[in-house]
Formats: sequence, structure tokens, C-alpha cells
Amino acid sequence: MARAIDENKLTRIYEAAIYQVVEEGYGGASISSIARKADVAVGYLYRFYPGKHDLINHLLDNSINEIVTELELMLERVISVNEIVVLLVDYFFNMAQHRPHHVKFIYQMLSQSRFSLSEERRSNIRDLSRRVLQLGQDSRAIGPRYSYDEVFILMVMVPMEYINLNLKSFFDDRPLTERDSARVIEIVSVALRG
Amino acid sequence: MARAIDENKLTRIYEAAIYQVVEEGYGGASISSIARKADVAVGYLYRFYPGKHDLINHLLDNSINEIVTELELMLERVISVNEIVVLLVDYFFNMAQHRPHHVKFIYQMLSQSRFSLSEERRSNIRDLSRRVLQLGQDSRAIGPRYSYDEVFILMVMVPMEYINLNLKSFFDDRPLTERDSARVIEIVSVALRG
DNA sequence: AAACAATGAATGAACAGTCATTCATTAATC
DNA sequence: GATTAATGAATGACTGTTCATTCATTGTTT
Repeated sequence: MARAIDENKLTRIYEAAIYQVVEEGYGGASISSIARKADVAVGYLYRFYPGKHDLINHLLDNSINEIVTELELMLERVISVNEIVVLLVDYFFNMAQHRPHHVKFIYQMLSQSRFSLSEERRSNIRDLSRRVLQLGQDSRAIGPRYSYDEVFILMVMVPMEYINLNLKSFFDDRPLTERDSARVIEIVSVALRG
Repeated sequence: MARAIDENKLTRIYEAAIYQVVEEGYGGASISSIARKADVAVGYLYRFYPGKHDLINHLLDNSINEIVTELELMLERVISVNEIVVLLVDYFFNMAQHRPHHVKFIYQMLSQSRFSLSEERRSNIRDLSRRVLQLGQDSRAIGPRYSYDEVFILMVMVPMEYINLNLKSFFDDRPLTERDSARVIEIVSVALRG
């Protein structure tokens, strides 16, 4: 063997790429700007991904996979739907506090119609949403009229929406607090009850 | 006067710009691609806007202003909050049917942290949200714990979220129907009641 | 232990193409 | 002929991608 691959460099590239995409958009996040921010040579980015598009797509897929895995863990120690709402909202708020750019990145990518998740990830999301819906309708925590995509919107997109508007300082420039997550939890829970 | 300005060209530019931004992103929506799609010379776009950024920003401001004006009209013939929810959701669903790219454009721009509305527009939105909140709390259509930004999220962002995911064919590829708007109306109304 | 390949991690100049913007020029109307 | 709407070639900066080259580290040979 020659030199060992510096894993640190890879994570620096990931962070830099997400940061640049959030800050400058996909088109504005040039390979050279990502490489500069990650303190890495331009050509190095092509050692792991055949192109810019693949790099960014992989980052999105990874981020979604993180959330999917987290939710799967929650569903294993089967608890109530209300508890899942609490855990999920806390998860997003925690992410907003420690890695705000990651939340922005995920939300931004999901909002744009030209980026789409892999069929595998969408399948994951469908399955999980259906399981939560079933669980909720058995315990009457979710109204009988609900479909699984509505569950996804309320439990995942609404919290991200709330966080994203706050991080944008859309209404005012104040930090997210415990009160915010409590409000989101209540709004989502009430809405789900139907 | 010499030649009259061809207003038709201007609207063609607007349509083309919105289409390209939605389809290719801000960075990918090049001036030349917009001009080509609008069947207009490249230099013509600089007759009305000093640059690309100003053009797109004006389009966003205009689109938001449309919605603001619509909501102001609704609030003049003062009706119940539930009726406002119905009218607003119908407005968005109508837009989704006839100008899907406009809905995508607005939603996409609002989601990205690097684009921000003018202070005037944000002020409009704050005022309207507050008026709806007041109206709703007087008639108990909106729960006592609600704040105006939460009203905005539920009445504006949630319907757009729903529409956007459908237009993306996120879960499945089916057209929006009457049932969808009815569902959104119910979910939002129930959530607001608290 | 010292010298020497061999390996592959990492670099960045070079390439053809595209970008936003400018402005001298042309075309249409008065 | 005067006015101004409209054009699009030209410009310099930057794009994503390639790949010959350099450099650090390993195992092998002396």
C-alpha cells in the first residue's frame, strides 16, 4: 500500500459541499469553491465521485438515510405515535442547533422539483409512513381519514418548515427554543388526531 | 415616440425565467437560455433589469404580491377564518392547475435561505397573518396558543407543501383532485382550532 | 539499517465550453 | 431624419472535468 486515504478530507469535502450548496445554490456551488473551502485539490473530488452531480446526490441520499435509520430505530422500541412525534421533532430541532446547514440542505433539496431521491429512499419513506399511520390508527392517535403521505407531511415536512423559516429569520431573528419544539409537537399531534 | 415596447415580450420573459429557474435552478437558468425560450435577444433582458438577480428577485416579489393582494381582498369581505382557509387553499390549487411552475417557483424560492423577500413584502405577510390570527381568536376558530407565524405556516406553507410534493410526484404520479384540496382544508382547519 | 523500487494518494495546470454583461449596430416607428 | 426599441457578437471571468505529475508511504533488496 501507498498512502492511506485521509478520511478527514472526505468529511471536509462533505461539509464544504453542503455549506456551499445551501449558501450559493447547486449551480453556485462550484467544484473549485468546494475544494477551496475543504482545503483539497480540485481533482481530488473526482477520486470518489464521477462528477459534481453524483457527489451532491450522494450527500442528499446519505442525509435522508440518516433520518430513515433514526425513525426505524424509534419504531423498533414500539411506542405511541405521540412519542414518535416528540422524538422526531426533537431530532430535527437538535439537528437545527448543531448542524443548521444540514437541515437547510435537506429541506432545500426536497423542495426543488429537479432533485429526486433514489427509488430506494422513497420506498423507505413510504414504508415508514405507512407503519406510523397503521400504528396511529390502531390507537386513535391518527384520524381515520389520514393517508400515509399526509402523515409524512405533518410529521416531517411541517417541523422542517418551521425550522427553516426560523433559520431564515423570515419573521424575526430569534433562536429556536424549547417552546418552539413544544409548539410544533402540539400542532402536529392535534392535526394528526383529526 | 419610435417603436412601442412589446409588452408581450416582457411577459414571455417572465414565463421563461420562472420556467427555467424551476427546471434548472437559479444558477442553471442562464440569461441566454431564458432569452432563447422567450424568443428574445440576450441584451433585451438588460433593458428593464440591471442584472439577472434583479429580474428574478422582481419576479418573486411580484408573485408574493399577487398572493398578498388576493388575501387582502378576501379579508375585506370579512368572513370566517374557515372560509379564508377554503378560499386560500382553492387559490393555491387553482394556481397549481393552471400555472404549476409558478407554485413551484414561489415555494422553491421561499425554501432557499439565500433568497429573501423585500422588507415591504415581509411586512405585508406579518400584517395579514396577524389580522387572520385576531379574527380567528375572536371567533375561536384559532386556538389561544397560536402566534401569527404559526398561522402563516399552516395556512400558506402547508398547502404549498402538499401541492409541491404532488407536482414532484414524490409519492405517486397522480393529478391533484377536489379530494386533495378538501383534505388540506380539513387538516389545516383542525390544526388551527388547536 | 540503508537504499531502492513500487504503489496509489493527492495535486493543479490545461481544456473546451458557458456564464453575465456590454454596447456598437440595426430596424421600426414617428 | 430623428428617436428609440431591439439585436447579438464580443469580452473576460469562471465552469466541470481530465490527467500527467508529484509526493508520501510501503515492502523488498542489499
